[in-house]
Amino acid sequence: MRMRKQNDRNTTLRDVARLSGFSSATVSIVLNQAPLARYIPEQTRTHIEQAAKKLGYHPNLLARSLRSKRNHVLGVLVFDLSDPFCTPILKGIENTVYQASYLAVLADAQSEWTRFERHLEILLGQRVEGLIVIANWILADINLLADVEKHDIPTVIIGRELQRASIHSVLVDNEAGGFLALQHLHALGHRKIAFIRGPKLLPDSGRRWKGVRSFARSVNLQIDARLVVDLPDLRTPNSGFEAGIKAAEELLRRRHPFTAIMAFDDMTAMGCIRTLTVAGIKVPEKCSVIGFDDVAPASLMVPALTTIRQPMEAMGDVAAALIVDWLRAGPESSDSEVKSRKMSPELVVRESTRPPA
Amino acid sequence: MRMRKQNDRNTTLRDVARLSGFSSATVSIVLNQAPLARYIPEQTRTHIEQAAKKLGYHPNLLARSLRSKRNHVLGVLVFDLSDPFCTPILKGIENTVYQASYLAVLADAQSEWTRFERHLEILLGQRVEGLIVIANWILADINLLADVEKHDIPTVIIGRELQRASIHSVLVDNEAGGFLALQHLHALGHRKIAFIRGPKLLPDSGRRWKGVRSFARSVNLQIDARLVVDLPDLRTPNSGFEAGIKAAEELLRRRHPFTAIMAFDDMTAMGCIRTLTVAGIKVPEKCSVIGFDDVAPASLMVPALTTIRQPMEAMGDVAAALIVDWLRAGPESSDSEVKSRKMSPELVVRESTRPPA
DNA sequence: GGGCTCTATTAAAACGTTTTAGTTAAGAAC
DNA sequence: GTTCTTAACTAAAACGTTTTAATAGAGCCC
Repeated sequence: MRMRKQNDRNTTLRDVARLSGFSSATVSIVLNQAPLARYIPEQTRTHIEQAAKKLGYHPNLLARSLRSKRNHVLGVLVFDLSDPFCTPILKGIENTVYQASYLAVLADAQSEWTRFERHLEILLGQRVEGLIVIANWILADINLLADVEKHDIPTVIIGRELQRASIHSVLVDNEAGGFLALQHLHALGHRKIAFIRGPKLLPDSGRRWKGVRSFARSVNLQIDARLVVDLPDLRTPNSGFEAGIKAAEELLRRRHPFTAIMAFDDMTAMGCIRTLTVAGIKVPEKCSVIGFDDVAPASLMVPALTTIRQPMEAMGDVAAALIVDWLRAGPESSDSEVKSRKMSPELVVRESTRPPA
Repeated sequence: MRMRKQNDRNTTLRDVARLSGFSSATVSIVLNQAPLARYIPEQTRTHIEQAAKKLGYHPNLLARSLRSKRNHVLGVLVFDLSDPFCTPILKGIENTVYQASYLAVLADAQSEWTRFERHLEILLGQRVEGLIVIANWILADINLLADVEKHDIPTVIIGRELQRASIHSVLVDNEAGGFLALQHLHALGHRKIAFIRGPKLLPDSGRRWKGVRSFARSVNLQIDARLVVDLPDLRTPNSGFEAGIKAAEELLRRRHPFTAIMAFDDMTAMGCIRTLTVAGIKVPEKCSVIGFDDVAPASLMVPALTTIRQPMEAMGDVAAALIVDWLRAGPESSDSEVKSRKMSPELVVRESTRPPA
């Protein structure tokens, strides 16, 4: 590997000024197409631009932000990147943010609180202009809020709803999702349906269950308590598969017949499918399975998973757009009330559900 | 949403100085535990620290880096984040970098060259101290090199080997991987083996194939050209599944019997499994399938995929460690030759392979 | 010839740190 | 009584920009 060059200094605005014979001010104005540039004659402009090009000038963004207090950088803090749930969201964010000519910098906390806090601190220290938090896990909001509110920086959180905070949120309508899922199974003709509910600590769990009960009530369907199991509370974002295996085993152990399983999410559903298949129960011939989320692997399975889709990419889009608009509107915009945006889930029928035999 | 406060100004070092009654210099020295701090008496120190705490002082990292030319930030540029191949690598990077108390900021190019370049430019403009590029796709290296070399910043690339550049690289030993894969199938007793090779433009394809032929030669196994298909060149990182479906269909269409498929990677392998299953050919009973990579979904399938594992997390670790050490050693270290680190792949036997019937 | 308004350009301050090169006082060494 | 060392602190320069306020000439109007 070569050494850093002797001449390590990056070329600066001043260098361009020197070469072109104009002052740094003029150069800055020209290169940024600042309002004042309208008075600068064509000739000067090209002259300066050529000088810049010749020197290979790239502005030092640190200095720029320090002075102008704008850096066009948004921080994205994800609680665990290895969760397949994040990826499409990030894609949505990246797209929108890119269009708006911002840069989204990601930091991954890997499910650790201390990392989360340190990353947050650094992002704030870098003076990002806005913050998007992807809360794909149980989130004790206290610390987050303290820090963020102090800095008073536009923030939106995806996947959770925060009370008592000046923070927007974007999340799926879990209740509607639960409703849709059961509706689908019911419409196929299933009546003996098993449920794997999410961890109690996760707000989503309750919401989805509420939707389920709401549909059940609407069609006068009895939910058999012996066909309901809960996922354990402690679980890292990727333990869902194992948990699904365990939960399905538990269901089989109870020896109460069922023709369909509604799983808390796709990972759980995949775990179920494994357990069922290993036990010789064919999916979907002998038992239907429906998931929730529509993460990438869901469509790769055989059978491909029927699921309730969260519009993840759109959620990323919306979150990013919220921030960008907010930033564009500037500090004087008073209309931005704390909002929580609920996105509609969507039933995606694939191969893992079918009318009961 | 609340307005930005009137009092928007963040508290600065100067504020702390004012409150504590010392100069900014002293405050800076104390708060950073700079060498000179050894002369500062305990009393002063605590006094200053209390003042800082009371004001809720958080240093402006922009100003800090601008002055000191160190920001403890590494840029990570990924060509497409939605490729499941990236996630474990990022995890490895994040871990190592975190230990070294750096921050890894990610930027996702979403398979677009223009984005890649813009992100690169911004990261360099932010004066990141080092750069890690995850090249999970076909990479025309020219532009990248031009920019990076000019800035002369420690860089390592994961997944590709670059010639003629002062850039380290970390990648799996593809040849060994190809060797291992065929060895496994052969050891199980398979002789009529189909191959789905990678896109021609991808260097990995050739390497893996070389390993395959090398093993075949060593045991005197004939490779039947009628059982070899190539994936098309144009493919985005996630088209592998579709391509696998098509490739397997092509193999079936040729009506040459085979008892096993060696797929270019896991995505392709999953596509094959789908095609075979749909065609009524049970995996692994009637046909074995082996993949390459060991991405997350591989272990979720039924049957779980036997594959050649790339040690992705370790690759991330190694790449990050390379940069960190390099940075630690400083500009004076002359020993850092351009290195390309080859990691050993590993056979992971799961359920999709079995001796032929 | 005074007062406008444009045009073209710039000097200098500011952003919030870190770091260099001191300063001062006190004691020790010679 | 001079010089050295060490402790405790600081003034001011620097980092590379953007921005504010100013300058100065030119043309025009009365």
